[in-house]
Amino acid sequence: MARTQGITIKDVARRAGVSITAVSHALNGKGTLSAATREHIREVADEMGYAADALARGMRSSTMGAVGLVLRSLDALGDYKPEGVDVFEKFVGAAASQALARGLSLMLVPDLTRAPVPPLTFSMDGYIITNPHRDDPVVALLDKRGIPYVTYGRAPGRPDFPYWASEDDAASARLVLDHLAARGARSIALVRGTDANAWNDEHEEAYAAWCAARNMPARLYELAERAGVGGGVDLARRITADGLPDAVFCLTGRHAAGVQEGLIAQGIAVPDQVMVVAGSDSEHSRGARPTISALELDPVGSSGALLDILQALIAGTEPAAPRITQAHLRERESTRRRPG
Amino acid sequence: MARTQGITIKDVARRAGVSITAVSHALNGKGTLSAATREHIREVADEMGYAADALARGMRSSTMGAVGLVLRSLDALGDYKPEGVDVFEKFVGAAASQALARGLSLMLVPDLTRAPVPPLTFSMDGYIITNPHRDDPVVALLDKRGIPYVTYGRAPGRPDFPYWASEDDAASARLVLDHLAARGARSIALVRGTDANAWNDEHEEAYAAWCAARNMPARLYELAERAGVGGGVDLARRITADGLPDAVFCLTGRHAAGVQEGLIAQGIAVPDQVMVVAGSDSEHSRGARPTISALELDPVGSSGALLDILQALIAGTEPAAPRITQAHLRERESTRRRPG
DNA sequence: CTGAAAGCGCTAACAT
DNA sequence: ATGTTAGCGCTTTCAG
Repeated sequence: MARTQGITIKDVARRAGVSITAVSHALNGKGTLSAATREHIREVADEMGYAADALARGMRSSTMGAVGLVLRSLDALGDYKPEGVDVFEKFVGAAASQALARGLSLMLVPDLTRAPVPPLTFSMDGYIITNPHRDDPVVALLDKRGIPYVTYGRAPGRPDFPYWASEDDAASARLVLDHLAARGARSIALVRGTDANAWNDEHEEAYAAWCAARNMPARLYELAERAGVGGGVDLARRITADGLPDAVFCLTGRHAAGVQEGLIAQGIAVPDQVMVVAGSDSEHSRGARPTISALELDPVGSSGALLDILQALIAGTEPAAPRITQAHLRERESTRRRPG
Repeated sequence: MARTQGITIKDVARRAGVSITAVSHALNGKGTLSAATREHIREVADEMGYAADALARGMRSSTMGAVGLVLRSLDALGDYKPEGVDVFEKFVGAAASQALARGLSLMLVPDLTRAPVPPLTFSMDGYIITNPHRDDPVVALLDKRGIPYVTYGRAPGRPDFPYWASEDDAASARLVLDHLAARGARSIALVRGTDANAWNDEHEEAYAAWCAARNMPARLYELAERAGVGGGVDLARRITADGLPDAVFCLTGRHAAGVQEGLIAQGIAVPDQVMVVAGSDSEHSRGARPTISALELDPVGSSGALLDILQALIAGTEPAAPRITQAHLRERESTRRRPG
């Protein structure tokens, strides 16, 4: 196909007894038509079930009504079906429904920089890029082509780029740290990923600041995202070797699950001896025993905000950006101690 | 945007010193050009980084290099982010990567029948529809527009429609039932959903046949997909009231988790008194305690097969269809009894 | 206020 | 073997 079957603007024009220009203007609210003809044309078009062909419309440098979605973090993982990594799948679902609510289609484009690029790639009205990396080639490509884009999480190394939305990572980090401190934690370790994205960087920064303000030594560990649960299990050994902290804050759910598993395997009680928190909720945090407290992100709010910004960008108006959403801490067994 | 920035066929033609037709033909392997010019044109085009504009190409009734994906089951649930329903999200991920591997983009189109329809909707080369219902309006719409489509799971009530792929539901059902029988189950209840799709229907049919062949009474329960875990918990009461079976086979993971929870709440031991199996693996089956044995579908294999069929359909060649994939039973604690 | 006409970039008849 | 040309359906000047 790729072609609309039926009714064209010509058909409507003929039936309404006007020119195709009139139809185009009436339906797009342009030009100078009398209210009467405008109304008449609209009625005829409705009656005929006319819908402008997106391709032809796009040809005339208008818009496609479609935006692309690039899941950078999954590109980095090199796997579009990592077990239990549901943050991105949730985001896809949320973005799709938010896009529909705005009359936009959502096109999944796994990796723009790997050839061959799918044909429609550069015809999209704009792009959402999740968790761009430092010096992200996808970002560079879109910049070069002049295609508008927004990022989920700010683009690292580009402090002036305002078109992003995200949960407030610094606030999220403090939320977790305060929660742990309220439950008696005096020494908290942070386990971040190795991807150079804002998610990792901002949490680390907030953690360092929080520790400094309390004169608490920072204990920072890095663990590759793709190391998964197994990497967490191994890391637990290193953590205990460095001296048992009161709590471990892992930015990913699978690392948290692994670290907890590793701790328990060493006979350490969670939450009694060590508390564990995950920075992003996932099946791993929910399914672990004890269940792991975790930050719940706001994919619906974030993707909605991103689409708002992107639509403004496409329309050429100045968007309110960046937009910040809030994560919530879902308390579970791994931090179930009496506060105070 | 919606418009490619730079290089058009014209530019290539001028630079190569030929007509635009020559370029078009050279690049599409059509017409009658000398091997020399063909080669020359290709080189020039490559050098200039030319890529045909998908829109303009689409206009000439060619193809878009993009297929749509409609997730019917989620439409029915009325919610694109149901907790723990990851079958479809996994399918989306698998389909996206399979599409990319074939040079196709994948467009998510939540519901074709609800207005307003996103503009690009009818410009797609074809569609994948997951789990179509009986008399599905989306199917009817695509038929009417003459847009090719394939279905994940056969279209109920349309036995002659061959363009589908799916795990072998009947085989899956027998796999589960044999597994349970091998562990001593003499009375097995089936809990199916209420959606009129092949998934539910075929499992039920295979179940009935299996029971009949063994002279075992069939105990069939229906539970709405959207009733979720809570519905399963409630159903457990009805099941026990009808007399405790040796095993319960729930087609969805959330129903299985609910039923198991309900049984345990009544003091019934799983798997010792009753075994529980889920027909589709999900977070609920993995996260429950005891963990629930479940069928693992093959989203990569299925979506790959669907795209093969769809591509053939689009190209106008006769595809090998339908294509059957196999589900595997993932044994977990809920059926951990000694076989025999 | 309204409409004729020129393209957008491409493909495919139809010349040459 | 190569080029000319007519559109695909739409938007948008620019004349009436």
